[in-house]
Amino acid sequence: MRDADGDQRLLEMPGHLIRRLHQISFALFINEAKAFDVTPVQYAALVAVNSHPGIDQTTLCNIIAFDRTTIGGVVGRLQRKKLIHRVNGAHDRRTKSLYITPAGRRLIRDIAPAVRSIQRLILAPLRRGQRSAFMGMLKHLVHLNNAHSRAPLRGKKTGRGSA
Amino acid sequence: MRDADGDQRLLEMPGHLIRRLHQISFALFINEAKAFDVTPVQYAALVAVNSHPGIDQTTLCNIIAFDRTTIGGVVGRLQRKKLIHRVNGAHDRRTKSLYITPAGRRLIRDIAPAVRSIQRLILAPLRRGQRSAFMGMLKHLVHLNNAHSRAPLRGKKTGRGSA
DNA sequence: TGCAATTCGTCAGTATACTGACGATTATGC
DNA sequence: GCATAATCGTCAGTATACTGACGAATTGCA
Repeated sequence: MRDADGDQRLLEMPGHLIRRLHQISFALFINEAKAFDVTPVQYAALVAVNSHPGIDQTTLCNIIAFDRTTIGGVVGRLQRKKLIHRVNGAHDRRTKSLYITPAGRRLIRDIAPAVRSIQRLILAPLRRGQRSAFMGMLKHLVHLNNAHSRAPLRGKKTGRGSA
Repeated sequence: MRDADGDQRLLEMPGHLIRRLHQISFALFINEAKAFDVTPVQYAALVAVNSHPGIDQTTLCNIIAFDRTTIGGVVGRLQRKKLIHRVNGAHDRRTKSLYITPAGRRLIRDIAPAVRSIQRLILAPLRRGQRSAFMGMLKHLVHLNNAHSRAPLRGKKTGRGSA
């Protein structure tokens, strides 16, 4: 079975397993929340807009670690579904200010049980004690490797102090 | 700071952190292996084709957990770079048989140190003892949640017995 | 004040990933 | 043997993600 050895090494690489887990986590979200017709990415953007009324797109990117180019489409789709408003920035005319709509707030409220269920399902295969250990390491990996992606998390520029 | 609480919960969700780690892992691969001009996905497909000469696209998908629709583009790009051949299946004319080229074999050999380095870098923030624990849980999560994505890993149909 | 550097949102281009569908082909059941 | 079912690769459509570039607007510095 020498020919399968290459596969075996590949299939046990962190990069490959992380890609798989991402696929699984994404699919779980879509399936469990299909009644709400939002993706994990759209949900994250919606929650952040709800927490920061009037936020501009680039600051939003810095909070939830999206790419500046990607957010345009995400925000456009949220707008099309009437979950957020997008208006030109008052102080800085380069920016667009984002506001959640009543429908957006309703969605966040109604989807909450499904979101909790999804997070539970992802970690379900682990034993209770392992889950917090895994989450701790996951946070550590993302935090320390943050600078390696194009969309690193950055502190808010609203002068609230650094990270 | 009540408004930031929503963010905080979001940013600590498994789904969000997994998405971030995937972004980071992907970016690390591209950066560390940029001299070779292949993506993690293309590398995985190339390794699998190398291990299974003459494999068809759907079986390849089952081995490395790709979607059947996605593989067409990946294989096309590998073919364009002359890293693999694609010929019509001899026994089953619906299939395409994939073979690695000498250039593909060279790439696998030459990129190996970078690939090892990338996997080390991903896990670098963890302490030595944590790394194997993390990898063990990652494998467990992917294995047990396998059925949740459209592209589940399936045993080879080459009659070698089930998984 | 005025000009250079920076920033914001966007565009074109490329790659991964999935849904639903389709023609071509093969396998199955009778 | 032949109609039906299943499978293979692909297509159109949508969504995420990144690179490099750009006009518009703002900031920083001389």
